[in-house]
Amino acid sequence: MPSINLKQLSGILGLSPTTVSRALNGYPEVNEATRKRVEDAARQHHYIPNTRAKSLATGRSMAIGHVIPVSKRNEMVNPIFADFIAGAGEIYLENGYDMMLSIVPDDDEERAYRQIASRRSVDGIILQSPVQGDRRISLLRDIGLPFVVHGRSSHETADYAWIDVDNTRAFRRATAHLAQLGHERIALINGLETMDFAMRRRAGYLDALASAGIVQDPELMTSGAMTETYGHRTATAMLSLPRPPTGIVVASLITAIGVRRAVQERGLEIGRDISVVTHDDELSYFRNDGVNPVFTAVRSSVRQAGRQAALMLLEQIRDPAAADVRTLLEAELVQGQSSGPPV
Amino acid sequence: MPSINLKQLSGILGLSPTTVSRALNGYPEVNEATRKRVEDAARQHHYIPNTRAKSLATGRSMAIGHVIPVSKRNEMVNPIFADFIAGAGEIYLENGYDMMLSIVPDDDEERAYRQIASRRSVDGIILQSPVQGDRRISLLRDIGLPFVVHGRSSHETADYAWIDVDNTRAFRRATAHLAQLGHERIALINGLETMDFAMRRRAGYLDALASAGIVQDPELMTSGAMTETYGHRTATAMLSLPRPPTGIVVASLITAIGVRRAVQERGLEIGRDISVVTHDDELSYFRNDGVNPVFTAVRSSVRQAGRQAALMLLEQIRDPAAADVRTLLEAELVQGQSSGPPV
DNA sequence: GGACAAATCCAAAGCGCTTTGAATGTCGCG
DNA sequence: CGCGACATTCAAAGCGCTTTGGATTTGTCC
Repeated sequence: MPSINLKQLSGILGLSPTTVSRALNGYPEVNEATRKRVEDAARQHHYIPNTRAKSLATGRSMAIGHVIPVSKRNEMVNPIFADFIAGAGEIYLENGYDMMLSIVPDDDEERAYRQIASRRSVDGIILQSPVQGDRRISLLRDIGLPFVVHGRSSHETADYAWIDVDNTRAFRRATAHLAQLGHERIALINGLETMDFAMRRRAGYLDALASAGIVQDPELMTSGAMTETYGHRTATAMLSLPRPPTGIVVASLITAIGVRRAVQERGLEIGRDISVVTHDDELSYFRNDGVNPVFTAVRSSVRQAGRQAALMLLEQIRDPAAADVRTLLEAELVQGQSSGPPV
Repeated sequence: MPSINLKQLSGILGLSPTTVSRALNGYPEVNEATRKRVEDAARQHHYIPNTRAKSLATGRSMAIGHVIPVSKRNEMVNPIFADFIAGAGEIYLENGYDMMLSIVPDDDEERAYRQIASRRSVDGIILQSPVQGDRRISLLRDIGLPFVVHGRSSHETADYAWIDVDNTRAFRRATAHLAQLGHERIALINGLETMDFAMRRRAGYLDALASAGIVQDPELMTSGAMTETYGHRTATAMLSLPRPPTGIVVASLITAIGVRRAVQERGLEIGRDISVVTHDDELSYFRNDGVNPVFTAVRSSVRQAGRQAALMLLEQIRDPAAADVRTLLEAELVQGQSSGPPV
């Protein structure tokens, strides 16, 4: 059932493959009447060009690579990828690009990138969740494949294109919000601090504490993969400290749900007995919106980030001069039911 | 920085492209000493074959297509896809396959499949979340591209390969569990009943009600996209019925979390005032495990399903005779803290 | 020693498309 | 009427790889 190919179609039309190809690809040097005839025949015979041949001939593969690392130890895949990819995918669809997804154990990422790059099966790569001084960035630049990083990598001196939320600012705000309400014992339940964004968030948190004249307390700061269980576990531990926190800044809505569970198990109520401000990536299956959202949050759509990242990459492919464009997104602070003055 | 190609490599070695190609692909008609020499040179010069050329020549693209539909109206992407894809991706990685992901508006799926198929950029397709009498199935068979369905489609007479959880049985069990505890007002908060799996779950639920001699009540049955908000909204509505349910069967852990929120807002406690049994796909960021899980659940790993589906598809590509293999997975009932006798 | 088979290697065609360079046809105009 | 300028179309080469159909060399056996 494979559809017909260019040669067959040109045979049917009594034209050369050259002309048919040109007619279909919108080149000017072809009679409009002929073009029309070709287009009709193509539609009628369900002609669809073979992508592989096309990309071999043009050198462009019309595909973008996304590598999503999976933790070797605990096999987890971050749910934010789903929404990020959905956003990027929309853009690819509009622009005729495919998306190649590689699931790669996190200890083997470098080899994976090298492979993808030299097999030339994609025209560009989106790099996710960089760590500090991420080696993949210089690797990709050396390889010479267009790429856009979702997030930034500190200690990386050279230029590269990235899109990121202003995480420092977001967490400064979140923390300041609690401080302004009068909280003095403010905890941070952060993401994995090997990730660059988590470091920035921590910096924002510490900033705000300092501005408020609050001394940081290591017991009130944790780092871990942002699961529900993690939120529950650490919140439970913090609540049984001699001097428990009265406010908590959390790195993900999912983790915040774990925190809520822990709080409720203690018979306490969020927003009254203890305040929570969380980061909210606006995951499609976890909405924290409406007039009075459940959680007070710093909010930034990861899906929108995916869209933007894809646009930046396509632009860079079109025009290599756009190789070091940056986009900094702002997270907006939305007041919800989970924060109030300390008791 | 594009890595060298076959011709260049063969030039360096003083061999013909033919021999180099054969040496690298393990054909027998090449001297072992030569093969060794070729392999060493390939490694040394970082030779990696161009996938596009290779697949054009062989006719196999070494890639599998996944289409993930995105609801046009509400832009949602089901989080279970992330884990399913992670599972499938592992298998592809082990077997040298790539994964091509297409994000497609759900109203345009058919065209998308047709395109993917005739562009020949994948060797097989995984079909997700079929509806009743899904047209994509016969479409794919007509096209003649190997495929495996995740889920089943009722009213589809012809044979096709699928992998599915025994949803009917799972929900029969979940419901029977509540009935045995003495519940008589048992609600069902189901997934979208346009989906085939949701219909099966409903059938299981009704089965169990009938066996227990309980009359079904339309007010206690809802259908919708399995978000947290949906769980909260419908549970809230049900709890304010004149005769509210004492037990609820829920289609997803995420939705169950919304149900819990609703219950708690009423000042009630799950497992004591009201029982909940949920389906649990074992999403990596939402674990419901441990000795005494938060929710009583029928549990079945969607990630494992992804692995199996991929294996089935690769097998089918290898051997077309395996075109109608089926796999039925069992969901196990685990007792958690969310169910008990009615008050 | 010569015939025949096995072991190695290679030249060339081909996968389906794009693109360069040229050929052919048309038209206007001096 | 003949020539340059366009407008159209085409033949053929090439993208990087595999694979068919020989060549050439080596080994075996009577």
